[in-house]
Amino acid sequence: MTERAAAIPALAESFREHGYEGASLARLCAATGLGKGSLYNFFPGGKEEMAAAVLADVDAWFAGSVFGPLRTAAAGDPGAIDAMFDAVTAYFKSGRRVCLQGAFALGRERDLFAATIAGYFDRWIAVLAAALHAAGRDEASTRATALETVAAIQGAIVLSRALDNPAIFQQVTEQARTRLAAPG
Amino acid sequence: MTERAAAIPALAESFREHGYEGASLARLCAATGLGKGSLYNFFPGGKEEMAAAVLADVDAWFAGSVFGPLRTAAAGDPGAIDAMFDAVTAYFKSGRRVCLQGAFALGRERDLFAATIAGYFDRWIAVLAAALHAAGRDEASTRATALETVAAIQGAIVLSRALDNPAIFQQVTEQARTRLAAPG
DNA sequence: GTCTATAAAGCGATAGAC
DNA sequence: GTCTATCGCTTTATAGAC
Repeated sequence: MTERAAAIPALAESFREHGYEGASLARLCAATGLGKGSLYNFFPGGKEEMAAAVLADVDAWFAGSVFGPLRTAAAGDPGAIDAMFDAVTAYFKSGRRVCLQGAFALGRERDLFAATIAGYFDRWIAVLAAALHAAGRDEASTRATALETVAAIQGAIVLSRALDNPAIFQQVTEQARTRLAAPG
Repeated sequence: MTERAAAIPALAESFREHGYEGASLARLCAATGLGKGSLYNFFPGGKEEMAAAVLADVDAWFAGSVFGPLRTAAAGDPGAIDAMFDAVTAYFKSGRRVCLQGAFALGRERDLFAATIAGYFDRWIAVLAAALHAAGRDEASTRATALETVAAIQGAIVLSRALDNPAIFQQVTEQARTRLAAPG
């Protein structure tokens, strides 16, 4: 646990607020309180390595705080999916905070981090589908339903930011949530 | 109808492919086949005016080809909503093509074009809600359903690009489409 | 009206003092 | 290990030839 890890949250917020290209080294220095020399000492690969480290950190957080609980609780806890919605609502601050993997997917950065971005969503969809299956859904529709749910969350972020209204994130995700509770 | 209008489609594709910050003037020149002098002659406000013109062009296209038909056909045509899905699927090329307003909403560009971006989604949601109402939905749920549908389309673009799989756009939008056909 | 040349600023990245 | 100074390049924007 070096100081490198301590810089990552500030880097993450910078990438979220300004995007990959918009997060200049000057801004990354300002956000972390470090000089360029220190940043390059921690991340010899420069900006690309900083973004990769941030994506890996997000991945780890979701694995530990969202995917993991969803997987282990899937055996019989019907509240596990509700807990997932609560966790992502808090994480994305009701759409005020952007999903880095989602934002990168829409831009040129996608090509740089294609495997990481795809892996993040693949894992999310897979673990949610497994939880739905464990909750009694028929296996045929679980993946499609999981896909629809993750898409709804991503769309909710886009819409709530576009309309500058966090209530829209709440509204859209609430619909997705109740849809999962009542099997269709 | 000057030559200015002829440049806009090429500018639009550049902004879609590279994002606002990534679409450099060099790239915009290459895409349009015009020199910087010509571009600044058409768009004295520089890159920001080019992006604004592109957003206005997209707005006009949706007004004429999506919102308009949806509004006028709403009176009694049950296929109007299906036509909307077909139109946006073709326009976004099953998620291979990004929604400019959606992509801008996730980045810093949102602040530059906030009113335009919000207006685009506001109109889309309003006209879809009206069509749902005309198709027999109870008024209470139409706006929420329209919101959910537009979010699903935006999320479908994010997911299909993240997983590099246009079939996912089809799958997610197909679910949204059938959900609108069978009132819940 | 369209181009080339250029200005001024910012970029990512590196070197070297300390 | 952290900083400042700087390199080389690209950026947006402008000026001026044609």
